[in-house]
Amino acid sequence: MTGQYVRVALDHPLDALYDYRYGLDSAPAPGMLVRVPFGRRDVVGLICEVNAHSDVPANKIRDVSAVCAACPPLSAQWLALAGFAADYYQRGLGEVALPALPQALRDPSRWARLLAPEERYRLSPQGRAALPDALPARAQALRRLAQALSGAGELDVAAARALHPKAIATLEAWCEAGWVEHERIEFGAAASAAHSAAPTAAVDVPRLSDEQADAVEAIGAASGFAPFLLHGVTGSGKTEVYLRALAALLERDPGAQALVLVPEINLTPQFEAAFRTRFAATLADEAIVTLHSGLAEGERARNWLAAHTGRARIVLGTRLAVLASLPRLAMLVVDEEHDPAYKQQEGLRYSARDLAVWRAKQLGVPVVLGSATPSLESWWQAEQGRYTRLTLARRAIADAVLPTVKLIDLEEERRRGRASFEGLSGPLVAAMKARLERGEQSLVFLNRRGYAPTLACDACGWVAGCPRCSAYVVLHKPERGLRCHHCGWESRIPRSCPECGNVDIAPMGRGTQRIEEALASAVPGARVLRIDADSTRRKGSAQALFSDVHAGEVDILVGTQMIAKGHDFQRVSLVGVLNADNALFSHDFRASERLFAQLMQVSGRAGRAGLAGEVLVQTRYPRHALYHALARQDYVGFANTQIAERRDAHLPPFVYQALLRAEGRTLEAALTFLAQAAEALAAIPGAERVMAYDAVPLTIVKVMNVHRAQLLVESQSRAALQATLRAWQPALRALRGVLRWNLEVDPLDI
DNA sequence: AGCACGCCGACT
DNA sequence: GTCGGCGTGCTC
Repeated sequence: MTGQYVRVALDHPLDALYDYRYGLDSAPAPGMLVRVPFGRRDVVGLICEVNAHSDVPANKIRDVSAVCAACPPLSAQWLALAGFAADYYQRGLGEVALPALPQALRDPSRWARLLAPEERYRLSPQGRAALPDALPARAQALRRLAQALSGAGELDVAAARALHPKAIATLEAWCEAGWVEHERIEFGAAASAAHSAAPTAAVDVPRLSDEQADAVEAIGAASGFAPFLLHGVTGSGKTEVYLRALAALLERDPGAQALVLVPEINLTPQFEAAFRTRFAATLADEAIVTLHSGLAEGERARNWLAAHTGRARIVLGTRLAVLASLPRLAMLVVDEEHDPAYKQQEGLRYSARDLAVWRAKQLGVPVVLGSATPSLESWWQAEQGRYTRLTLARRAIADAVLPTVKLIDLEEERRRGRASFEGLSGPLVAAMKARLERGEQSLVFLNRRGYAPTLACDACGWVAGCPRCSAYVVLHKPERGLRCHHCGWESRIPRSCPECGNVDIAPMGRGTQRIEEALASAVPGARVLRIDADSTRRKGSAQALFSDVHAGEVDILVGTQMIAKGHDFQRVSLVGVLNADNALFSHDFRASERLFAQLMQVSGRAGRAGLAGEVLVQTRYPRHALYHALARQDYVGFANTQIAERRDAHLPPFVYQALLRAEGRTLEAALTFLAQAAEALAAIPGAERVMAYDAVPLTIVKVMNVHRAQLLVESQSRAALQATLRAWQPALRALRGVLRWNLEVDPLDI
């Protein structure tokens, strides 16, 4: 078959490209988006190759129906990134590349609007002389338009329309009169026209500590691929290091782009504000954009395109931003790199942090991974000298000191007969009362939302469970209902035990709601605010709740890990930690790493602005090594112990893992599938270097009436694991009897 | 993934 | 007699 053919990646699970005949006017190129017929429907695909021949039989080949010519093609480097991610995470190229694009771009009907040429109206010399005097004095709207035009010298279509709905017609009339010139700039071409920012008053730039200055200098001096692990305690000014490093980069290379990742959508507003303020004098407003799932489709597409065309110079976003197209990317920053939120938990299960490092390596540019409690993976890289460690050991804010951590031994409290109220120990209550008197704030952290983890019957031992999941349901008191946190199932609180009729059924354990209630009576007069997934969902944004705290309208803040991240609470001088012990004896080998990071982070909330901070941890195991490390605020000691344990136990980062999960109508179906999968694995040549464990049911076996099990596979060699997984796929696809299955590389939760 | 086709149980 | 369940197979 000769002529012109394109090989197109489509968003579907097969690792294959599809050939189409290309007969459109504009020349095809790799990286272009096309609309093609696929089966019975039309889909958007990505051109990966352009060929003169195709091996596909002529009767099967179909035509490309449209090409998105106005959008600059994705670069070969971006295609290589998508290719790497597809390869590494065991997916098809199209399955990675297309979901990485903004949804709006995958809808051909929106191409024209999104990629419209930019139309601008500019005042001509004649117009400058004539307007606005040529206009009738009464024509207010026209005079406003003329004023806007002479003020800025030019107006784009959107700005003109914002002034007056019929502004475009007026401007066209003025064109006729010779007062105004109409300019049409093809999409993406505007990028070269460097926007010069309006000169602004110099921004207030804090002085750097010696440690910060050293870090900034080291990053600036780097050449080629340079991974940095910026290990800085909470409040040590990591953000300032990012800002300075980026400023230096933009000064060296005015066209450069940078990607800054934050773990959570809640953290983007404060970062965005800090970046806009700092770069107000050097960058145009549109040169800083955000990318996260909270944006509306249109805005997300516009921001993505701004990055893609090079107009956006700093892209700030959550994990999905790591796949943005950035043709002039010259530096990457991953803040709180240890945060599990960087791991996508559905679809393509990628680690945004790992992909950020890969991009830096691909492009030969620096990448800064910042954290107070680095992941053990990154820490181990630094220990081996693969990453350059930069340490900020002191808090940057003058007179802010590290908080003192005290452990409250619950066993001892009980032995000595000291009063505790609804899980709040005497010393913690006393400390909160003292803060209330001094007009300072307290923060109470526990990892469980709802009123009580469950409802139980004392008489027969019945515990309220979810009918669709193998999990207990959580009591939510304000709604007077039971809710399953796994599937969302809800029901009313039963009046009596459904098993034995006993009317004395009682809540067991404590959640945020119950603690909120208890605090109100334990600390009379305190204004208590709860922040968790439930309270933020109902009251709209978390932002509004947090601003109440900042405004000092709250004395005690109760919440889950949501309160631990990022926010600088100026008046918080006490942090109380409840119920942390569960994680100490978890089967998940990463549980203590996560707990330590969380507790360090929440401790960092105490005493940020000259207030002496105190952290009180209620525990039954005050002698546990994790708490000792926490009390000393000793990440390094903790990390080195953990690394040694991981090495002895042959756990990551000393071994590479993948997880095959299966969902079946019965547990047996899922387990049978996995057993057959294990057999198929053993039959792959070269699989001796890969070992498969026994298939096991997940901790929560049943969710939404689906039974789940998993098979862990690991190897000392990343290459061997990769090759084996790739070879395994066809066999897996051939297996039947299961509803769904998926393969996850480098799983976090096992 | 979608979306068809195709072959077996309860109903207007 | 059909409607519709989901098992199987294909998409350039």
